[in-house]
Amino acid sequence: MNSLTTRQKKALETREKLLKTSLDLFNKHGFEHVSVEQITKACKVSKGTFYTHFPSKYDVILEKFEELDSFYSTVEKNIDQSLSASEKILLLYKEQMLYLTNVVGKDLLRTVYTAAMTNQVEQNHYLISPQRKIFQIINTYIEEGIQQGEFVNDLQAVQMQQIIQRCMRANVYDWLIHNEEFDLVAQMAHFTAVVINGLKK
Amino acid sequence: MNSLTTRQKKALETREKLLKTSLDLFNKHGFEHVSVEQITKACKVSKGTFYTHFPSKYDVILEKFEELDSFYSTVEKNIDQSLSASEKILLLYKEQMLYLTNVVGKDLLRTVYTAAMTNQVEQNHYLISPQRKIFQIINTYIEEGIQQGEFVNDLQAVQMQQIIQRCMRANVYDWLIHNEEFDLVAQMAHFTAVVINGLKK
DNA sequence: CGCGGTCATTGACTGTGGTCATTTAAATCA
DNA sequence: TGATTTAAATGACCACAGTCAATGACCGCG
Repeated sequence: MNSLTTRQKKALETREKLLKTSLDLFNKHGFEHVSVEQITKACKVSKGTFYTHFPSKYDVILEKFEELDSFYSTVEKNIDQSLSASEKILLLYKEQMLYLTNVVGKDLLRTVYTAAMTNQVEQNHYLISPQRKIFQIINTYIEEGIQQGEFVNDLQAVQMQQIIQRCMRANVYDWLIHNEEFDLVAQMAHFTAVVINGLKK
Repeated sequence: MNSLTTRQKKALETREKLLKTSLDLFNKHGFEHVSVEQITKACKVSKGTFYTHFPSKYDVILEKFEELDSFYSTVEKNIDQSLSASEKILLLYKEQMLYLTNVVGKDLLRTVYTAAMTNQVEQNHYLISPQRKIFQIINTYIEEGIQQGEFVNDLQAVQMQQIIQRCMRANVYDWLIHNEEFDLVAQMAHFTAVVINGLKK
């Protein structure tokens, strides 16, 4: 059953404590205003320990984002299968934007969007990783739409997927650089509708 | 004529030297690999001096971007006025992407795109400033297109402008987070064509 | 001319992310 | 059980962006 040694269990405990404390503090004071030392002091470990568990301060946040996937799975199940591909995409994006706005928040997202640009080569990062559940869902919708003749057929599915995904980042990024007075849910719906319209026959 | 005092002239000289040296060093070693101390040492001034002339290391770069405007003006003049609004927009963006790829480069752009997210409130920053020449040009094209019935008319010009501008950032951002194998000029043309198509009657 | 005020300049200092040689103690082996 | 290996934990340390009180050269006014 539990094949972990005492040492590994201890280490995992430390890791979990660091993770939880980090996210709590980020939530309370904002990512930029929390130092790694604050985190480690709150956990009563040394600074170096933080870095044996996480490659950088940013990476802690990625952990948080993985839980998004379970959220997307739930959303997908609640989408009426009889809708057209376009409608499904719009609905999924709408739910995602609501989640980003209300649960995740600008602060954490900003961090991820920044890290994606600066965190060197590091293979394919979260933001464009094909492993992300949301992309897998979007991709099936697109293939569905192509098969049913909903979209133009002079484009490969892959290219269409790229465009639809880029669409998402476009709106999130613009949300992040606008100070307030930017309704992510509305802008996303609006923009995506135009793009999908441009992809239709 | 020259209403500057000796002191002001000296200061301006220092500023220019810092600016030129910074950009040279950024070009040679990359923004992240040049420290402010390196710059000031090369200019034989103290570190503090740098900060009397520039609010931050990032801001030096914005200076460089202002010269983009003169470039856009030139491009605009060379665009055949008889083309449709869509064609003009595509052409302008194409020229811009060529310039960004070949002259400006990922390094400086990355910095601007990062700063736009992190540099606090600071009113409206460069990336979305309506003062930017390119936006002014794009906006006239869009108004033209609307008047000539090229685009749908259920949208305000302002909203259309937002969409077309967001389109640009979308592609640049995606270029920045993809490691190579991303042709900015091609992707931009492709994506923008879809969006414009979606805006047409 | 000289004097009070201005402002470019200085560099020591702070805060922070991240590193690494060393320590500590659990795991494994003989 | 004792000796050896392994890996988690430590904290002094580094590099670097940015700050600020102090300095003194220059300005312009009387």
